[in-house]
Amino acid sequence: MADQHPPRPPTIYDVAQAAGVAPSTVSRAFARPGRVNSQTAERIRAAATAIGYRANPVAQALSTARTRMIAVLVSDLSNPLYAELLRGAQVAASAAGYGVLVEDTREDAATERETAERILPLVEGVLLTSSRMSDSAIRSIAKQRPVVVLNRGLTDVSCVVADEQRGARRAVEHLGEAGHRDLAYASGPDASWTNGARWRAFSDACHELELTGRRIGPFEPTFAGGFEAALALAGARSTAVVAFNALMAVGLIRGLQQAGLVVPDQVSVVGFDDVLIGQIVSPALTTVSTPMQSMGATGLRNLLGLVNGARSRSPGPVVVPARLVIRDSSGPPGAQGG
Amino acid sequence: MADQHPPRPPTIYDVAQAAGVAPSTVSRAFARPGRVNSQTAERIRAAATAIGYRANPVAQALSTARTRMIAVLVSDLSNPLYAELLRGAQVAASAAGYGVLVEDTREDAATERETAERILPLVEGVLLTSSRMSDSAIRSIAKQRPVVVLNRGLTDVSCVVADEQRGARRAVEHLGEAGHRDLAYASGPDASWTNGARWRAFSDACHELELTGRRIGPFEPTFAGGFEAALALAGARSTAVVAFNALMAVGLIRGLQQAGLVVPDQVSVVGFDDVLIGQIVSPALTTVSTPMQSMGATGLRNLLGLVNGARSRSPGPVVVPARLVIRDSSGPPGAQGG
DNA sequence: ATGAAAGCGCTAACAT
DNA sequence: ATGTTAGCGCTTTCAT
Repeated sequence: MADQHPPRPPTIYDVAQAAGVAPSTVSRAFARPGRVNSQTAERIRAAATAIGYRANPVAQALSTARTRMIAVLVSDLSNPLYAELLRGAQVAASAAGYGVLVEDTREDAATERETAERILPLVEGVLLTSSRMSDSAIRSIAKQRPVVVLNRGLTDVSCVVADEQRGARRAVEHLGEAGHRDLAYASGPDASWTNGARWRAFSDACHELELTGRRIGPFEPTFAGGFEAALALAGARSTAVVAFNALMAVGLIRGLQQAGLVVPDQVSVVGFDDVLIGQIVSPALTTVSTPMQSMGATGLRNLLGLVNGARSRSPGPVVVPARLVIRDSSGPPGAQGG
Repeated sequence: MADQHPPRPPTIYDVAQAAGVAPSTVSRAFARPGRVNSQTAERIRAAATAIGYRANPVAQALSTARTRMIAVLVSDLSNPLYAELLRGAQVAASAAGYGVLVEDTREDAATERETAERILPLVEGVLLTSSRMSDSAIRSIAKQRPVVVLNRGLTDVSCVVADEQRGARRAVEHLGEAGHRDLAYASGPDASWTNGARWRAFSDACHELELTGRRIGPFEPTFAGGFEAALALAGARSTAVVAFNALMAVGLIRGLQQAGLVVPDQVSVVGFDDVLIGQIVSPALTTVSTPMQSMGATGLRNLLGLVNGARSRSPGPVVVPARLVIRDSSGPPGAQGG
């Protein structure tokens, strides 16, 4: 025999009928378990499972004006760092009963903006993990829905950033203690907020510790960019270099090795971000580890806070800790160094 | 002055009033542009933009029973391979006007199943990118909503897999042409469908080309697992090894080097999956590249096909091509080899 | 071509 | 504690 008509999923009306109560009572039994007689509630639950009832989230959303969904915008999902952020955010959302709508904005500010506007009516809040939009574009989104921005400081909008300040400081201290006096910072893209923060923190730390801190670049934030930086470094007298990110740091190590230099004996290399490749490269990379997953999670929880009516807390960004992971690419400057 | 009451977003009723027509006409003007007088349509559009109207997707979904959302389940977002799949899927969905609801199922079959069931009422279809569920669990989901499974063959459910057959074949051919006669396959997890497919294809190719094809393992599908495989390989007489995935291949290279062997002069190494680390490691990894993004995109498009009433096409899985990328970790067996 | 009205499944006053 | 009754914003017959 063929099936009946496509079986429409059961509704509260079906449950109500089966349990001999009014639909609203069924609704209450699920939404406000306290406000219904426990006997009745039991009967309702039984009826519901018997006929396979499951609440229709769309109808709930329409009725309550709460979709229980958050949009997470990522500029490039194939970048493992952003994937980690997304993961942290997704898990945190799920724990709070929220769904995550991802959008890969392909590194393009216009795409990002359109995407945000398009998706806005469907979500209760927006998490921007690596926004390429202007500050004003972000503020304009934030006017329509709660927004939390990751990896970028910005007034009037809730932000979460890693403690670049302390991370860079620890890197410089580590290098200074090892005996380096002349450090270089291999810069990433000028447009990157993170790059600016890292360079400033690096520079400040060098001043305080009375070390020379020069800057080279900017370079592409890639392996190739790091490789290029290694060439640029040949001219400088620095015995240690801090790279904008791990990929560049790995490129630097390889570039230096190619030039016949030994890492860390002749040049020490420190990176930012703890990615797998830094652990596998030889020598293994000393790096400032910024906890991407917990940033994603923190950002999402703050966002849910805003969604649920919390006033945005501190005036400044929320800061998650960064720490230095010391491996084998850094050490005391050797005899041939400098 | 303070703002008025929280400004409720404009509805078709507001637009209708502003344009002097009935709400249903406004609805038509947007949904079925042909079925309304172009003059009127123009007036409606003008009014809509003037008051900033935007359709409420929740109401549309409730009314039409189409949410225009797809669930994508991933077992581990921090795995770059899955992140790539997700990216391909997301972009394809977006192009079709669909949203993607991601869920990281944390490598756990039970979590995955619960997640799927929970999210089912909200989506029109489900894309399983790396399912840990049993075949029967998958079929049970597929009974409720259209499902497409990636990276796994399975009857009665629409699947997309890479051409492991041809990929492994090319790898073996390449090694055979270079002069290797005794090859090893470093196996990944027994539970992995992909691992089985790769081993079978490897084994078949070896038979056809009259080469010895042994199997070692299973190992963890990680750098450490590959490293371990290098030790196991010491006992065998193979001069070339094909690893289950790129991470293992890189671990193998390192393990072999550690043991004083030169890659590829003494042992050739070939991997599967083209990830950044394979390009950076030295020697750069020869590998079978499976196009993750296009797999994600293909899977999603097929899923939308099913959603829109297409009968699932061929009986077998859809196959996307794989190709061999020859780099520096493979070559002719050297004098000391074997 | 357009309007009127019912209904999608649920929630939330308001009654009782 | 439970039932009655309006909506939420849109789509979709069915009239006109």
